[in-house]
Amino acid sequence: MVQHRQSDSPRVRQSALSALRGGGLRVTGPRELVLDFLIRNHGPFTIDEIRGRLHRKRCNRVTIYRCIAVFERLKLVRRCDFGDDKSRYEYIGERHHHHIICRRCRRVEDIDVCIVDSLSKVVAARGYTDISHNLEFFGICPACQSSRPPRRR
Amino acid sequence: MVQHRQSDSPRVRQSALSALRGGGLRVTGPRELVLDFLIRNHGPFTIDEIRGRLHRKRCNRVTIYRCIAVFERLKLVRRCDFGDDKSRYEYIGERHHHHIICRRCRRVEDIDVCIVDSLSKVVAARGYTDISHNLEFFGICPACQSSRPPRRR
DNA sequence: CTTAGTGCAAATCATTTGCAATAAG
DNA sequence: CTTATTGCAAATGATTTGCACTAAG
Repeated sequence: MVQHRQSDSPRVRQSALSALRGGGLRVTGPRELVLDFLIRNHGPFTIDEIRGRLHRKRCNRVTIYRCIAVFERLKLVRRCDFGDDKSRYEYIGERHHHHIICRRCRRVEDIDVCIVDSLSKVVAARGYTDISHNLEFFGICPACQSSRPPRRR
Repeated sequence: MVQHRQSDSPRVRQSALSALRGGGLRVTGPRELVLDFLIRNHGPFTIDEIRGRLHRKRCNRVTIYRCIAVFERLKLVRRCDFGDDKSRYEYIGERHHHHIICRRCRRVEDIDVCIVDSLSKVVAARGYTDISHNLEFFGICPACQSSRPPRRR
């Protein structure tokens, strides 16, 4: 329920901006806006969720897509796929974690444990390099268990 | 590299068909076609890959979408998301496994180990029920490591 | 200045939906 | 027969692309 999780926003923000500059990229209004939003707010967001929460200084949807593409390339942001045809993005903070999504109400919670590392080793043993993974859990959350099915897929 | 993996096709096929009938659903030509293909061939396939490999008796793309939707509901088939905007489907055999996808050539290999179960317990402990998960690894395969980048995302 | 980045409109592409024709039981 | 399924055409919805305009360095 905490909204601001990134431990040290200003510092995080600065290193993110340097990452941009380092890549020969420009620090523009939209990029700062989107980056700030993602650094300050937790939980993966869809493009339109981000857009909707960018106060007055709202920018074009296409621009957000492009900002995110840049951030993803710089590994500042990670993409999540919850199987509902929309990509969600979250700032890559210090804690590596995964998600559990309620199949009914779509609530998203973090799972801090990461046993996946051992599996990664199996993959590395096969000769793969530059390994990354994507893990999401789905289930029915406690709240939903005591109510009739509201939403559908 | 083996193409036919499902240990006992005819038996598997029969139980799948009963699952259909049991659900009050009809056993139709397209459903048999798609089911047979998925039972006989390994590796997740996109809708169009399935369609392309359905010899003469080819059926409408929309029909395949609908067949798959039914199979998914009956838990005969599982959906994979490789982050390229196409869903892939594979028959749910006896072996529970995950995938490692080469980010460059898109080769898909299986990973039989599944340590994820312990993580599932963590999720269950939070009160979630009916838990499932999705795990994919990405990396650069040995073959691609010794060649210039061919494809792009 | 110079070129990367933005916004808008239009294009793509996977997937879904409406509906009349067809076939399973 | 009776109703689930199919096929086709058209709709949807997320994401991408072309291009002239704007602003970062």
